[in-house]
Amino acid sequence: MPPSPGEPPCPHTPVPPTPSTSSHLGGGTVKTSVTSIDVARLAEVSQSAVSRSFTPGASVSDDTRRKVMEAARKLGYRPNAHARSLITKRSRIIGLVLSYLENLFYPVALEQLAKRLQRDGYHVLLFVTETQNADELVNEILQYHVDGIVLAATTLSSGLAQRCADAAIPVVLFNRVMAAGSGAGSVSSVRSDNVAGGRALARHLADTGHQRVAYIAGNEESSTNLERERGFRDGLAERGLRIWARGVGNYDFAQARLAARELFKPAAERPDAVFVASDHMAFAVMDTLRFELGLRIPDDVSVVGFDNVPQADWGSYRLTTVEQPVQPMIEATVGLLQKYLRDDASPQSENVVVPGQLILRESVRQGQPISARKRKTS
Amino acid sequence: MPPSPGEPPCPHTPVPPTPSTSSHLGGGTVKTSVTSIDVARLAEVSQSAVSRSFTPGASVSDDTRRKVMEAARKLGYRPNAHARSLITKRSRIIGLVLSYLENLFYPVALEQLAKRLQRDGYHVLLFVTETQNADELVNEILQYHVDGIVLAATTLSSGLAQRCADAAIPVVLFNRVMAAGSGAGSVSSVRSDNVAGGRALARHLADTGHQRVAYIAGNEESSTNLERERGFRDGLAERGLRIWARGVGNYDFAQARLAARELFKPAAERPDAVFVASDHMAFAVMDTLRFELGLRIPDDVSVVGFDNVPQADWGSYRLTTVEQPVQPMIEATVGLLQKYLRDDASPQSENVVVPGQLILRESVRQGQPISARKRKTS
DNA sequence: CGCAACAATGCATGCGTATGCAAATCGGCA
DNA sequence: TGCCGATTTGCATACGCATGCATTGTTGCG
Repeated sequence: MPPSPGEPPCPHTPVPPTPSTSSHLGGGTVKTSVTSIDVARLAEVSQSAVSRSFTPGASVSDDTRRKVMEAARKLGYRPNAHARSLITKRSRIIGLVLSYLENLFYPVALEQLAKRLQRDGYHVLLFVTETQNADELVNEILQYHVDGIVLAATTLSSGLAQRCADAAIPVVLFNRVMAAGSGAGSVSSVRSDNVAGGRALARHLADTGHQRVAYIAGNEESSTNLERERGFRDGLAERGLRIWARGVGNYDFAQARLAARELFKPAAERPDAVFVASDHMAFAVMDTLRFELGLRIPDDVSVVGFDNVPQADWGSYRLTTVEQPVQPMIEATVGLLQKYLRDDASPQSENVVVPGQLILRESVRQGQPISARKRKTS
Repeated sequence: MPPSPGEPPCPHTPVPPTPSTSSHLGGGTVKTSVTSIDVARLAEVSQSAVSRSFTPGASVSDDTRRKVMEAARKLGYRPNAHARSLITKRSRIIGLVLSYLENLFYPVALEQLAKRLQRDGYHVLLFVTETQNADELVNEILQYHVDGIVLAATTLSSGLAQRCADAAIPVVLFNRVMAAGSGAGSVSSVRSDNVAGGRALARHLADTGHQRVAYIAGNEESSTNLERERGFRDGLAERGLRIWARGVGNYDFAQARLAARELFKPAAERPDAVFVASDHMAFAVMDTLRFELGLRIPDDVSVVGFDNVPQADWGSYRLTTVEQPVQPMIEATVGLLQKYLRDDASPQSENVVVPGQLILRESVRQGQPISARKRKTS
C-alpha cells in the first residue's frame, strides 16, 4: 500500500456511511463556500485530482474520480466559474444586447437562444439598452470577458459592434447587418431574407389586385427596414407599381398607430393595402383601421406584416406576413459563435441569410381585380 | 429618434491619439487583454495604485488617479470582473430564472428588471427552463456565484428555491410564493395582491348582473392561480354566487383555447362570463369565443383577465383585467436583494404584496340584468 | 527478471485583482 | 530645524482553480 507520507492533517473524521440524500449540511461549513481543497481533503487526494475529476478528458483513474465525486456531493461542491475562467480565459458567458422586448419576436428569440446555449454549457448575460451611451455599455460587457456577443438591438449604433470586435471578441449581429460604409466586413451577422420577403409581399399584393399600396416603415436607418423596403419597392416595380403612400412607425406601437391615422385620414383617397414593416406595428395599424376608422380588413384594406410572431396567427389578426424563422436563425447564430470560439482565429466576417416563407392568412383581399371595387378616378 | 445616425459622439474612445497601437509593431502583445499591471507600468505606479484608482473611496491621491486613468484610457483597460469577484466575493451578477416568454408579462418584467439592476451596476444572467431539472439548474447557477437569484418561473419546483437559499444566496420569488408547507419562511417573495384582484373581478362581474360565471385556471399548483381563484371564489360568495363552470388552461395559449371550447360548447347552457387566470390565456379565449363560436364580447359573454399586459389595451381586446404593477414589483424585488446584499445577515423571509388596480375596459357587459338578455333554447 | 512505455498523481505556479501592513512622503506646528 | 500625525504608496499575499512538469505506480514485453 502506498503510505502516502504527505500529510494526514485530518484524523480521518468519521464520515456518515448512510447513503442518504444528505440534504443537510454537515461539518458546519455553511458560510464560506466549499472549495476544491476542501473536497481534496475529504477525498484524501490532491487538489489537482479534484480539478481533473471535473475536467472531461483529464487524466484521472476511475477510482479517484469516484472518490472525488462522492466527497464533492457530500460537501455540495461546485467549481467556481470565475476562478476557472480566470485560468482558462473562457467564461462560457455570451453577452446579449437588446433594446425592446414588447415586440414578441425578441422574447421568443431570446428564449430560444438561451436554451440553445445552455445545452452547450453557455449562459446569457443580458444587457438592455435603449439609446444610451454605447461607450458605457461596451465597458460593462468587456468587464465580464464574455466569450461572445449577440447584438439584437435593432436601433443600436454600429460603432458598438465595431468596438467589441476590436476587443477581439466575436460579435454576431442578430436580425441586423452593418451598414456597408462603416466597417462592414469585420462583424458577422444572421438575418432572414428581408429583401426576398419584401418582394414576395409586394408581388402578393400586386397579384391580388391592389393598386394604392402604402408602406409603414420601421426605424428608417435599420438594415431590416432598408432591406424590406427595398425588396418591397422592387417587387412592386416588377408589377408596374410603386409605393403609393408612406409613413414611419419606427418599430414602435404608438408611432405606428399615428402613422396609420395619418395615412388613412378620411379626407383623402385611401390606400387599398398597406405593408407594415413589422407584425408588431401591424397589429397597431389593424386596430386603428378597424376601431378608429371603421375599416374592414381585408374588405376595405389589406394589411401585411413581417416577422410572423405568434400573435399573427391569433384569430383577431390572422395576419399575412413573412416569417423570420427563429429556430434556424438561432442555430446559425450559435453556429457562428462556436466556430469563432473553436478556431479562435481571425473571425472573417460572415453574413448568414436564412430564407423565410410567405405565410398566407386572411388579412389580404383575395382575387378580386381592382376594377370590381369601388373606384375613385382613373 | 436617435440623435445621431451611426456615429457615437463620445470624445473618449480607448483609441490613442497615435494611430494604430493595436495593429502592427508595438512592443506589446495584441491578443492578450490588458491588465492592471500594464496600466501600472505605463502610469509608472504600482499595481495597487491602479486597483485603488478604480475603487471608489480608496486612498489615492488625485494626481495618481489621474495618471492611472489616463494610462487606462490609452490602453483600453477594464478591470476583469472575474478576478475582482474572486477576491471580493461579489460577482455583481443576479441570476434570473424563467420559463415561458410568450406571455408578455415576463418579457416586460425582464426588461424592467435588467434596466433597474444595470443602474446599480448589476447584471442579469439568464436561465431558461421548462421541464425543471432542478438539480442541474442549481448547479449551473451556483457555479457563477451570483449575488442573488430571482425566480420568475411560475411552474418551478419550490425545491429549487429552497436549495439556493441553503447555499446562502438570497432568493426572491417573483410573482410567486412558496407553498405554506414546504419550507416557506425561508425564501422571500414579491407579488401583487392576487386575492384582492380575484375578489375585485368577482364583485365586478356580480355587480354587472352576471350569473353563470366560469373560471379558466392557470397552472393549478401555482400560487398565482390558487390565490386568484380563492379571491374570485370569495368575491362570488359575497354576492351569493359560485363558480358555475371551470376549466384549466395551465397558463398556456393552446390549452386555454381548448378549455374555452369545452366550456362553451354549443350543446350546453353557456356561461355568461368567464374569468381567465391570465390575460395571455384570455386572448386565446376571446378569439375562440368570437371566431370559432361566433359569440360577441361582451354582448353574449363577458371576459376578464389578470395581469394587464400591453395587449389588453389593444383595440381588438380591450380587456377588463387586474393590473400587476410591474414597476413597483421590480422595485420591491431589487429592494429586497439589495437589503440582503448589504446586511448579508440571515435573510429573514419577507413576502411583499403590491396592490394592483382593477382596470375597466369594454370586455364586460355593463348594467343589464341577466333577465333582459336573450336566452338560447335549451 | 529488467527495462521501457504509459497512466496516475502531486507539487508548484500563475491567472488578474483587492487589501492588510509597513514604508515613505508630506505638511504643519512648535 | 525637527518631529509627529495624516495621507499616500508599494509589497506581498490570497482568492479558487487549471495545468506543465516531475515523480511514482503499473503494466507489458522481450
